[in-house]
Parts: sequence; C-alpha cells; structure tokens
Amino acid sequence: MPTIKDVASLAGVSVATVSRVLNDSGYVNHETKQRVNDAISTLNYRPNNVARSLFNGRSQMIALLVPDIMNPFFPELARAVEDFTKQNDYTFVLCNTDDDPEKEMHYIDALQQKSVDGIIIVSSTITEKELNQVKVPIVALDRILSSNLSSVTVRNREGARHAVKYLKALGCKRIAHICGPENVSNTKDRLSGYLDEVKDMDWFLSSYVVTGEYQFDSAMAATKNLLINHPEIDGIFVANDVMGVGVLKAAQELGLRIPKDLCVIGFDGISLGDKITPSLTTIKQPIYEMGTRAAEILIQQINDPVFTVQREEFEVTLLERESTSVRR
Amino acid sequence: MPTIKDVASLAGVSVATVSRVLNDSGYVNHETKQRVNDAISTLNYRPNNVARSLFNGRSQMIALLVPDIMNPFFPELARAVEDFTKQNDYTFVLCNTDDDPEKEMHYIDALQQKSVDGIIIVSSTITEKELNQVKVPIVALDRILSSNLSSVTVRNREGARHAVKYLKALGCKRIAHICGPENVSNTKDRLSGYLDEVKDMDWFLSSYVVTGEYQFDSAMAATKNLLINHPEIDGIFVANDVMGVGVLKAAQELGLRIPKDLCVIGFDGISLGDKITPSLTTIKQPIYEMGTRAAEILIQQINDPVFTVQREEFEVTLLERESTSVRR
DNA sequence: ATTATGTATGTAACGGGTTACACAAATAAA
DNA sequence: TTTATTTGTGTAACCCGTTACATACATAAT
Repeated sequence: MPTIKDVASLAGVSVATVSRVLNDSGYVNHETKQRVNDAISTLNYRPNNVARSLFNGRSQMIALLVPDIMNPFFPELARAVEDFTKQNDYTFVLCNTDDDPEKEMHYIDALQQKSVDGIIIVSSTITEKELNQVKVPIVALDRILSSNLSSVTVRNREGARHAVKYLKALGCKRIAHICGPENVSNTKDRLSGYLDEVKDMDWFLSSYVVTGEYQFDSAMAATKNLLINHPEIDGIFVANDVMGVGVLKAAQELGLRIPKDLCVIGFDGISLGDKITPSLTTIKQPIYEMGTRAAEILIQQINDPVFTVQREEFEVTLLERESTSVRR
Repeated sequence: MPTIKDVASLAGVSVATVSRVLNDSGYVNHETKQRVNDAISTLNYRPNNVARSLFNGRSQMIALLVPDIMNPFFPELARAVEDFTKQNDYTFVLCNTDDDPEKEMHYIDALQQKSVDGIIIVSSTITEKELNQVKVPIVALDRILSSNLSSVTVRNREGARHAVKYLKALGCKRIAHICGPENVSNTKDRLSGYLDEVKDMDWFLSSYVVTGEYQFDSAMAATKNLLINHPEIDGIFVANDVMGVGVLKAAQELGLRIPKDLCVIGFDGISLGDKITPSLTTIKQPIYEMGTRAAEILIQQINDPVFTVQREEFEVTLLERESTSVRR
C-alpha cells in the first residue's frame, strides 16, 4: 500500500502539500495540485483512514445497534440509516445486541475504541450509568432510554388506542392484547393505549393481556394458551408484527377463520405483513423516515457540539389488510 | 479519554511497561503490574484501538457484505458469522450492498482504509479485477466468485434435483421453476439441477422456467403470470424461500389450494418458512454452520499468511412442511 | 572471578496521516 | 519605496499506541 510519502516523493513535494491537496485546504498552486493528483492516480493511492482517525479522533463511521437482526423491522430500519449515513459520507455498520447488556456494552466499547463518530441505538436494557460511559453522540431510536438523549419514536399509545378502537368498530366484543417484554418502553406505551380503551369495559379481564416477548415463538405459544382458555376472544391487538404473524399462525392451527372468527391487528408495518396469507392489518410506523431522521439528528449532533436534545415523535397510521377485513 | 501516558505517570512507570501489562508481553514485575492495573481501573482506561491499528495494521474487525439485508436468509447468516467472530475477539460489522458493484467497492475501499482484517462476501456482481484490489483475506459465501478464493457453499445442483424428484414422487405432473437472477452462480446451479430432472420429460416446456430475481414481489408477479398461462402446473420448485413465500401468496390469490392443487418447495430453510400458513417445504441449507465455517476459514487465513484456497460445500436436506404434504 | 542468562524497566523510533509554524516569493496597499 | 497581505511550500510536532534496543541488576553457569 502506497503512503502519503510515496505520493510526495513521486510528485516532488512535501507530505504537507499532498495532504493539502487531499483535503482541499490551504494554498496549493494549480500545477502542483495537478502533479500531486497525477501521482495519486499513478500509485492508486488511498489515504489510510486509521492514521486520519488517530490524528483527528474521527472515523467517519456511524453504528446502529439493534436488539434483534432477525426481526425484519430492524433490517428495514437499518436500510434507512444506511442510506442516509452513506449519503453523508459515513461508513455505516450494523451491530446486533440481542438486547443483552453485555453485548451492548461490548459493542459500545469496541466502537468507541475505534473512534466511531456516533451511535444510534435501539435498546431497552442499557442503563443510565452505562450511557454515561459513552463519550460520542447517541440517538435513541424506537425506544426511549433517557431524558437527556435525543430520540426518534412514534406515538405508541395513540397507535394502540387507534388499533383497539378499530377492532371495536369492526364489531369485536372481547379484545385481547399480546404485549412485548415489560422492560421495553414501547411495550408499556402500547399496553397503556390498549388499557385506555378496554379497562372500563365490563368484559375486560386482566388475563386478556399476555406477553409474547416480541418474538414469534413466544407469541404463538401465548396465543394458543390464551385462545384455549378464552374462546370468547374475537379480536387481538398485537404489539408488533412479528408476533402478529405468530398469532395468525396459532389461530390458524386452532382452526379459527381469520378474520371471521378472530380479527388480528399488529404494530410496525413491516413488509412481511403483506407477504403472508391472510395479510396482517397493522399500525404502520414510518420506518424509513424514522431511520432517516435518527441519522439526521445524529449527524447534526456530531457536527454541532452544543447540541440540544431533540425528541421526535412520528405519527402512525392504520394499514387495513386481510386479517381484519373480509377478503374480496 | 485517558491515554497510556496518563496511566504510566499515575503508576509511576514508562509507557512501555504499561503496554507490556496490556499485552501481557515481555517481563513485568508482579507488583508493578499490580500498580499499572490499579491505575488502569482508576482512570477507567481503554487502549485506543485506532492507535493500535495504525501500528500493527490490524483492526480486529471482520466485515460481512451481503446483497440484501431484507432477505431473512442474510440476517440468519450474519448471526452465525457474528457469533463466531465475536468468540474470537473480532468486532463484527455487517454491510449491505444491494448487489450493486459500486456500493460493494465503496464498502471494500472504506473497510480496507480502516484496516479491516478480513471480509466475507456474498456477491454476484464483483469482478475479478475488483477482487485484485482487495489486499485482505476474503472468503466467498453462498456464491462462488473466483477460483482462487476460498468459498463456502452448498450442493445447489443436488439440492435442486432432490426437490424436483420429491415433487415427482408426490405425484406432480407438471413442474415449473422460479429462478433467481441469472448472473448469480447458485441460480445457474439450481436451474441445472431442475433441468437435469425435467428436460427429458415429454411435458417440459422452456416457458416453465421464469425468473423471480430472488425477490418476493418479482416472484409473486412471475408466478401469477405463469399459473395463468399454464394452469396445468401442479408443482413449483422455487430457487429461494423468500420467493417461495411469494409463490404461495400468488397461488392463494388465484384461489389455488396448497398443496392440493399446487405443491411448492423452496430453497434455503429460513425460519420464515415455518411461520407462514401453509408453511413452506424447502431444501434446507445449514445456514448457521455455513456462516460459522466461513468465519472460521477467514480467521485461519488472517492468521496464516500462506493460506491454501479452501472450498467447502455443505449438504442440504429436505424439510417437509405444509406446502407439499397434506396438513394433519 | 568471569561470563552467560533471566528479569525488569526505560528511551525513542515507528506507523501514516494532519496541521501549526516558519519562511520565501509575489502582489497589493500605504 | 516600504510595509502589509496573499500565495505557496516545507519542517517538524502531534495523535496513541507498540516494540526494538539499551541499560541495569540479579542469579546461574563456567
């Protein structure tokens, strides 16, 4: 690999001049610049980013930490962040944490040691104390972590309320809720929204709320249990789409007809929901916009040290599909 | 951020001694070591990886380049690579290339400038010429790129043959094939396997082979066309599972009963296949093992400069599910 | 007693860039 | 003409580790 010195000697100038050409800074004579550029292309020289990073403490790298890369919601989010960061000349890297605080801190440590410029994080396990160890700009995405951290989320509670109201309007008389892990902020919000709408109903039972851990398998098992114990349930609001798919699977295995016997509505709006049969009605988050916005805020904070905490909350919309409306 | 100098002065030793403690190299008196370690924890010191990388040209970072992060096959693969590399003290990063040669080279450039130690790549677009620009160890995964590159793949042709034979054994009389993009090596192999089994059949028509570009949408559209033009088709071998899901969706929208009217078998064995209704019969690749093995080979090549090209080919197995067998 | 070996630690060069500073020549302003 | 400013380029320090080499003492071998 050629270095800046090789370029300098080939062009007959000092390394400083080469550096000035590279960074388009300071004064460089037009002809000299030409010579340097010629040398650069002759040698196929690429500046060593590690050396650059060492000097200026920046790496032009942004990382996204997600809890579960196998949940399609996160690849969709990642795509958005990737596109935006790339447009802004950052290298984007994706890290999977399993919502395991240890893996999380391990990545954060490793990334900081590599002088990562900023981190976007989807987490529910990280603590305030750990956050204080992070010296680079952070933006929380999808879940709120701390009050002094910028975040990009959606109106979870309102979305949940909307979902339940919609099921009611469809004529559902007994509506259950499959929720996520209880330590996740949006689990709480979506649950609150659900409760807002049902807690005063005469039919409501606390056993209508069961956790599915935001996972397909748990949700499927939980749903089977729920439906066997409560055959009267005719509507389910599911806290995310992956679990929604599990609910559909469980219901179908129990021989229920969707949406005739049971209406199901999810939350997220991942494209998977439209690929299955019956397709899944859902509360759609603007996933791409959220990822983009998070990246935008992060880059803003990287460039502007006197950042103010920004909390962006997106609206959600109902996406009506086959799991609630009769198929034509 | 404290540096090695801060640690050294706090412990009353030179930076060399601190470095020796950090790397457990050379001689260090036991008491001195203790003092240094105390200083390290007092200051909460973490060595700067960028400086390390600059000196020794290694970054302890391994990257995986995948063509489509939204296809669940790749997150599953990524999980395997991540787990193995992490166990071996590498930082793992995942990059999405869209099978776009430009994005691919951009990532490869950026990663090399960051002194990445090695790259695992799933690609069909990269050229021999571009591969020569890569100075770090590479392993090709899922698809073969060049004869002088280590690779981890599966027996695609045999798997395809197996799939078609199985459909025949089920009693399918007219078997079609939805294939991937023609420039991908495993598209060709799977197609060859299909042709091996059907080209001499009296019913075979070349229009029974259509491309689905390894994408859900294309596959769904292609399948609808196919089934409308050829209502006699009673079995489809689909070159990957994501397209298999699209085929099922298309067939269901056309009102066909699966598997009664149409049997469908995919290829990959992603967990999504088991989440949908009907679940998708498939030729299962040992995804996790493949990712692990690719990482293992890469690390081997990183550590051993006189590497020999290794080509590993895994067996595939038939995973029988509802899209071909009558549901109980 | 002399030499070889093992233990312990420090100094300084190095990796590949960036940039503060110095200096010189050319041009503009006083 | 003298002084100030702009243009152009080079030297060397710096970023933060690692390690070759030097040095010094203790112990073991000859």
